[in-house]
Amino acid sequence: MEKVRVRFAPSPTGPLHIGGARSALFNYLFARRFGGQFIVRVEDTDLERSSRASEADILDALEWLGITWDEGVRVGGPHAPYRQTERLASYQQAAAELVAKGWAYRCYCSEAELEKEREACIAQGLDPRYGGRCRELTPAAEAAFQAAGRRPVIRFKVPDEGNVVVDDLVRGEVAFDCAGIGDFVIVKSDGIPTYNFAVVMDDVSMGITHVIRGEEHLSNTPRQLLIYEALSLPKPRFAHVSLILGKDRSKMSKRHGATAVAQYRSKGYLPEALVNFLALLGWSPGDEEEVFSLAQLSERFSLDRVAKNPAVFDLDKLNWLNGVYIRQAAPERIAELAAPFLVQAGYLQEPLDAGARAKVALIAAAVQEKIEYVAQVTDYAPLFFGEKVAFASEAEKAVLAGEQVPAVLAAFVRQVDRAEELSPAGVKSLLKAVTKETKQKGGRVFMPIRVALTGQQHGPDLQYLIPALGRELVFARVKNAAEQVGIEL
RNA sequence: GGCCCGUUGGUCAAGUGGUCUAAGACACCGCCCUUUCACGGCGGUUACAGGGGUUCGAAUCCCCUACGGGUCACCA
Repeated sequence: MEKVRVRFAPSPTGPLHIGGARSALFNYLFARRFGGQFIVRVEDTDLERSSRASEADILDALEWLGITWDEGVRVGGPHAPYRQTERLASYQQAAAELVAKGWAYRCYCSEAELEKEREACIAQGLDPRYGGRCRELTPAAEAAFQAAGRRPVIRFKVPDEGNVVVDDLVRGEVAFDCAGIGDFVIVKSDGIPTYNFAVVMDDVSMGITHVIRGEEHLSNTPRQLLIYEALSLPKPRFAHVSLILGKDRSKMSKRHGATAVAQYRSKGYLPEALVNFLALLGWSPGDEEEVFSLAQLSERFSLDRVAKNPAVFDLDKLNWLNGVYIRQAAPERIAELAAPFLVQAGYLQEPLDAGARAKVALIAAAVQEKIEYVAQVTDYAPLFFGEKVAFASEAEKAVLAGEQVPAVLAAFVRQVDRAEELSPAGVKSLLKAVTKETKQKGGRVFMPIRVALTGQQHGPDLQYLIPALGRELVFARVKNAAEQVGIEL
């Protein structure tokens, strides 16, 4: 079998979004699975909307996800350059050949004229399609247009009848009637090729064997197939993956929430969680496992398990999966990711000194079991900063009204004062000592301490909470809480 | 509107003519575990879009309808 070569070919008109990331992922996984090559090419022929900033965002997002490529922008390769605007010369010859063979022709219609034609079609209830007016221009007529300063586009001459069949790896054979396809532009009036043309030429010259892309391209495929045939070029296999939808089942867009990969990154999602989640959107392993690393996915991915139906993006499930990865992650990693959120929320100042770093590490340890994405650390931050205790409600004050509470708090303060260091393990035995000393059952000891420390009846384990607070804050909060409910210590 | 694709629980999905009184996961509910919450464990509610065929037998094959989506650019 010939060596698999696939590509992800984004147009740099915005950040990498969820759908694009999944397309890139599927290509990457397919290449890895079959020992092939994965190429990243930039389709920047839309000069108006393309930008280097978007290109950088897309490439950065791919790298962050761990989706690496063997050839392409940034890494180079034997088919460089990998930006279409840098490959312009290579399209000209093919376009000329198409014209010479009668497969394409110059069209001088202005935008206004085309618009008028379109409206006329719609008014008559016909398909709004180019009618082929310039198909048989005489040399004299062309000269006249040229003299008038009109710059032509080049259009592909679509046969009036016949079928084009797309043999799709996920959807099977899909037939399109040529009569339904108008003569489409392959080179714009400024000499830049359009997508449908450039994509064919590049896929051929880069030796692409499989084109795996979103379903929105399915109806473009017959146009591309026509070009392959006109030029007798070897065709790749096609696989069109269905779209990712928002909660209301329409195509995922901004009003559905975060659509850019970078947005998930900045909220503290882990790349391996996003990759895992995306892989499961439209593909399934077939068994009951569903937590997979990129490497594991690379061993299992195949196109025949890709679903035909579109999938709704379910944030709840992403959150759950991300939580799984956060719990598995090294605490230091979570601490490092958490620090910027605490700085941004004003709890800490850059640069972080050793004490601040240690505190962040303890906070991260305390919340790692609870959060679904790292930005949520700020939800818990008030628990760890400040001397004041704000009671969540009267119920919390009631907890401190228990008759055993003064003795418990006094014993607790004494134990903390006596402790050499407040490590999780140290705190655990210290709390045990309080229980012993006061002869109280667990809940009657731990809950008052928790409430005195945080004003709440739930939260992180005390063995993590107390070290993160540190001795000073522990004393201050206990004192503060005691005063508020009128307890003498 | 034309063409194309799709339709299993709220969501992701397994399922390719009998083993389907339809798997698993998320979410939800309940119970257990636990010094709280979370985690974890156990259990539960909820689905083959509708209608016609074909067949001894259909979630699985065919047709129609409905609904959803994509596409019809000098955007990709």
